Amino acid sequence: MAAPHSTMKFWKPGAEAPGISEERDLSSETTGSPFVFNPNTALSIEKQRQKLPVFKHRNNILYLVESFQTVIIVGETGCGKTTQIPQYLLEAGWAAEGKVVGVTQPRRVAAISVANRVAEERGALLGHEVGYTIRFDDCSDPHATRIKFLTDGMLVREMMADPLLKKYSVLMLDEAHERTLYTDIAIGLLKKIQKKRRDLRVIVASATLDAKKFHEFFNLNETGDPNKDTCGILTVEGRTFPVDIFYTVSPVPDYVKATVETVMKIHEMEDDGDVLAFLTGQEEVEKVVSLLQEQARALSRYGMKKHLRILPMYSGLPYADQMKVFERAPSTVRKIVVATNIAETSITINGIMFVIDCAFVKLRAYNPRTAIESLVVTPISKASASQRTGRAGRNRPGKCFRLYTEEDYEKLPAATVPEMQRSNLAPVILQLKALGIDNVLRFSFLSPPPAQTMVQALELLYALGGLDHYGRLTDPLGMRMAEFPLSPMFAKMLLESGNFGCSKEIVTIASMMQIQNIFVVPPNQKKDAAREHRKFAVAEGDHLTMLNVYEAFIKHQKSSQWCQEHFLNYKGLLRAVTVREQLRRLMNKFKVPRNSSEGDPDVILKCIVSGFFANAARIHHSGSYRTLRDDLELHIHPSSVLYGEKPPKWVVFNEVVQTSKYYMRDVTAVESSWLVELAPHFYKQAKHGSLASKRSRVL
DNA sequence: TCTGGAGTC
Repeated sequence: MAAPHSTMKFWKPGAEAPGISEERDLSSETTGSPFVFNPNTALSIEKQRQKLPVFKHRNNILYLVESFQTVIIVGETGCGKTTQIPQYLLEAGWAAEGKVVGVTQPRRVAAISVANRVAEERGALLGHEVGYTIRFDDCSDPHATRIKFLTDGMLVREMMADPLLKKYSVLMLDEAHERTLYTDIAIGLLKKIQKKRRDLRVIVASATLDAKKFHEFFNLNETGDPNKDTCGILTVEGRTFPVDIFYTVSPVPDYVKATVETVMKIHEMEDDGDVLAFLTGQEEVEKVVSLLQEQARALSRYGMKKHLRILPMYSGLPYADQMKVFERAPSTVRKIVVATNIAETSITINGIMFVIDCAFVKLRAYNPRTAIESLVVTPISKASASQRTGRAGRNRPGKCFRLYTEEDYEKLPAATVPEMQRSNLAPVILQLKALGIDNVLRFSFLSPPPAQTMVQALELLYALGGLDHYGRLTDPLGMRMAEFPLSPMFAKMLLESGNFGCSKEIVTIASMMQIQNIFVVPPNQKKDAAREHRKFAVAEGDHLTMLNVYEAFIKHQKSSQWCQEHFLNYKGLLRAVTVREQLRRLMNKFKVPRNSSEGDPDVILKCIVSGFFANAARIHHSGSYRTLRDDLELHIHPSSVLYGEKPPKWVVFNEVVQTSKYYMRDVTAVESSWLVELAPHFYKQAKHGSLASKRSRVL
């Protein structure tokens, strides 16, 4: 028996997926077509532009932008808003007299690909009339660029140099419904700028659900007379295909197993078409991939006519493996992509006809009491479920199998909580202060974060010396900290490193800590990888270990071959080199002396403490650790070089991840006396020699 | 003591 016995039972409610349009005109699909310039193609591009749903609304959009300070555009998937609206504005003269039309994106990859597309459509070379600006990559010309795509984080940076954003006539915030941290910061700041610059136009592109909230936020009309509104709304229909939704008849006890069963059932019962399954993390993805591979081998032994190609997809996967999901499979092969949330919005895979949705996602969560940011598996929102479903209808009609009952779907929250309300706010407040927002508690947040998170962040910034007693940014320390594209703790550590005499080493350590997964562990070579990684490990902990890895990488001429032999992430290390250069430039700007500890580890460790003293823990007789601040139980993360070694008495760490327990990541052994010496305002030495936090405990 | 989600300045 080739096909497995399946116990999964689905049913399909009568109604169709909400918000999915009936339109199905494949001839004018514009995504991903390679462009070769000749007059005929130019003509056909013009025709294609006119076929996009947004084209019908061109004059209306221009009228609204003319009449209102802010326009909310509800643009459904595939309507063409991102590529077309900036061009309409350009054609209507909004980029005359040296002004720029700016379009922000939450993600780098989106900013680049959309800029490419628009440059193609205009027959222009990227970086001239149409350009983009993201960290480490400025492909724009200050004199020639009229349409500029940029990440929303980059826009916030630009405000530091130009608080009124004078060069922009229009700013379009794309994908605003995603409510990323920087989109929300940009939104609050733009509202403030609009009060001073009546000529600045803001376009907010959002999904249906949030349009009203954005409208209320941006509408400055307080008269109650709708004729005096300063904000307008327009809806543009999308172009996607209907997707049939199926729910399980009863709740699923194990969605990993259920995913495997559902894939096999689709393969057995359904027509051709690729499958996309959503899971929460790397471990689950790899498990499903290996279970499916077993089944696929069994199938091919029994000579099933169609083969399965099973591909994992998550951000930690090496780049070359990620690219495999975009390769088109031959007609004899069914492609199964097993992905994390990366496939929900960030990437589009052609040919997907079936989606399997487990109803969960891993999200950032923040606890202001313990100051711990963690990753937690959370039920998705209805908006997220609809987004996942839509992935099956990008090219043709599809089917979505939800591994939950319709009743459970109804219980899901409508939207995901904005990141602003579940993040550590220390970096946000530092930047707002640097942008001249003195009273951050009264800042116009689209969704205000919890007050306790604010207070906790202000306390930390004060302890780091970035804010003074009155909550004002200190000069120069606080102002310089704000200029670093890093968390305030890292910024403090870097700015202090010259005084400790180890700026060369600290800038390397800070750069390495920005890269995830420097150590590569292939599932089938765990032992070999561990053996190679141990060669870099030092007893002091992860920071000095990473310093060793970086220096060895440079010593071996940044060789990719060498990285492969030692199970190191080559692309990640190259990125560390780039990050290091950027940080070095900033340190030069602030005249941080270039010096080296010349092999003395203690000065490096002390410098780390000067930034990370708030993240200190001591060993507990149970063998685990307790934070000094809140007496919270912590464990060393299994990825740390200190894991399984003799535990040091005192440690500092960069971050905590919460899975089955609270785990410290990037851990380094320190002396307790350093904590008192370097953070006397934070810790005091008790009579019997133990350390205590000065801060009164909030219970 | 047994494991990191997606992004970004």
